[in-house]
Amino acid sequence: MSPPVVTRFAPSPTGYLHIGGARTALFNWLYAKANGGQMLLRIEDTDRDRYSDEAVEAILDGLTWLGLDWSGDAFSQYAHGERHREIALQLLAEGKAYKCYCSPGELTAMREAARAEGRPIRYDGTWRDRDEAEAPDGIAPVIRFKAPQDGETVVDDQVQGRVVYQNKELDDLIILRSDGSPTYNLSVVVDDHDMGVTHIVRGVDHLTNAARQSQIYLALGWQVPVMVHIPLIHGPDGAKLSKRHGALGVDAYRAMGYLPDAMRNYLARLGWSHGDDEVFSTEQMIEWFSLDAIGKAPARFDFAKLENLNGIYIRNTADDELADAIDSFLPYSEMDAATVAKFHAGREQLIGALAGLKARARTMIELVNGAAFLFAERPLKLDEKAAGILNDGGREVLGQLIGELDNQADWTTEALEEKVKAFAEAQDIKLGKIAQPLRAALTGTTVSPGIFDVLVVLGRDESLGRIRDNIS
RNA sequence: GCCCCCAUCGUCUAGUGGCCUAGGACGCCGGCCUCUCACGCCGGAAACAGGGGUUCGAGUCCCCUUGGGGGCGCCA
Repeated sequence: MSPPVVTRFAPSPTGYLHIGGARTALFNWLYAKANGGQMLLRIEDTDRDRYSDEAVEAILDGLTWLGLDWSGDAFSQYAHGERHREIALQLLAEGKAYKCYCSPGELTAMREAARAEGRPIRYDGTWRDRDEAEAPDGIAPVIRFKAPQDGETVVDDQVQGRVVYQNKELDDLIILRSDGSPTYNLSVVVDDHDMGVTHIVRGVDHLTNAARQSQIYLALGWQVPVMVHIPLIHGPDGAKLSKRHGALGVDAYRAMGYLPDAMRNYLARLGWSHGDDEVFSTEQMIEWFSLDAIGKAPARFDFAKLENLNGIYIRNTADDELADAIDSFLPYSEMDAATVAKFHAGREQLIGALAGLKARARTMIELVNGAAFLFAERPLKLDEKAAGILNDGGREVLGQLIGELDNQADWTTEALEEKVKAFAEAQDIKLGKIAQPLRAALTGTTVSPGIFDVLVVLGRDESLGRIRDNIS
């Protein structure tokens, strides 16, 4: 029996949770859930210069919104710096690491020279075997890992397959800075080991790190976790999506009106598939998720498809549940406070209109905008097209119709439809010639749910009032 | 420059040597439905990057070319 699966999502707190990170988190979460294991959360905050509390908040908020929960408290890598330092010193004591007295300037010069001469850009190992007695005065050394120079390092990856690196391609990386603080590659190894992580699921941009980290695991005599390097998400231009290159934070997607469930579904389908299945619940996702169904090629983010999926989710959500979703969305929308209050106060009316509104919205923004006519104050502001219809004979039609509606006691869609159609027939005009002016007066626009549904959901008095407002 | 990875419709993908006349989804185009716009339904155009092998048989295996991506920090 294999040990329980432990995965981890390890973002660096340098900004919001971007879409690539969100998918990495999703895959970690899915794999843990699918195998009865748990996902841990670790904040990679060893670089204090780039750390910010707000970023940590944004990341936790983003994960929570997406419905991706983690076990225990968020683990701070920085808080375990002392442990990392001890390991670095242990490696030094064992002769598996050494002090390097090159200054940052020298290293930069080394890189630039290598680049200029077309040589591989690596640390040349100057201090690897040099006597410490030759150390210059006043320079605090860094500690470098003494990486093997011959042979090869194999990353046996669950997605990428067997990837072989010649050890001569990998230089001696710094594990402890001159100020005594540990660097990423060392900290990751120590933490993953200490946290009992069994599977490392992260983006392929870490593939080379996987090789270097494997060498450290080996030097420490620790077992290397199962490696799973998933392809990256690219922007429309085919380049890696990153914070400084087109990637938006998940909070932006929330503000654009995407539902977390739709988001999860869409993200899961980016790089992973289960036959021809496109729309599936989170439960199914967990049941079906497997590493071998993850592709190796990078995927481009496609808003059109996300939008379509989101529309499907909106339509499939029960009305009262959707009203709840609107409530949670409103604070992130651009609706003013007064309108938001009306949405809350008019919840029942909103639910009554949702059936007709749902089919017409692909995002929560569209949904909310579509519902706005419900809470508009008389006299309604008319958009250009609506005004055009009313001015172009619409008012006259309404003027004739109002008498009929005034006498209408049975205010149901069926009865109203019967009434209006009979009126159209009697007047020998097409239903559309009545429906559009009605829609214009009732909603202030030319687009809305079925006009009889609108009459009903608005109610008799409000409907009659809005119509009267637009009779010349 | 060096190392690594990738390559099926515009996009996401199915495909694991014969079931492929290459399937689905989004998008696009046309039609139906119709009080508007949607939804829904029906139909259509649209891809195995190129070249060599291997094999009775290659989208599927191998090699090369081309194209794309990632990495090469006292960042993570």
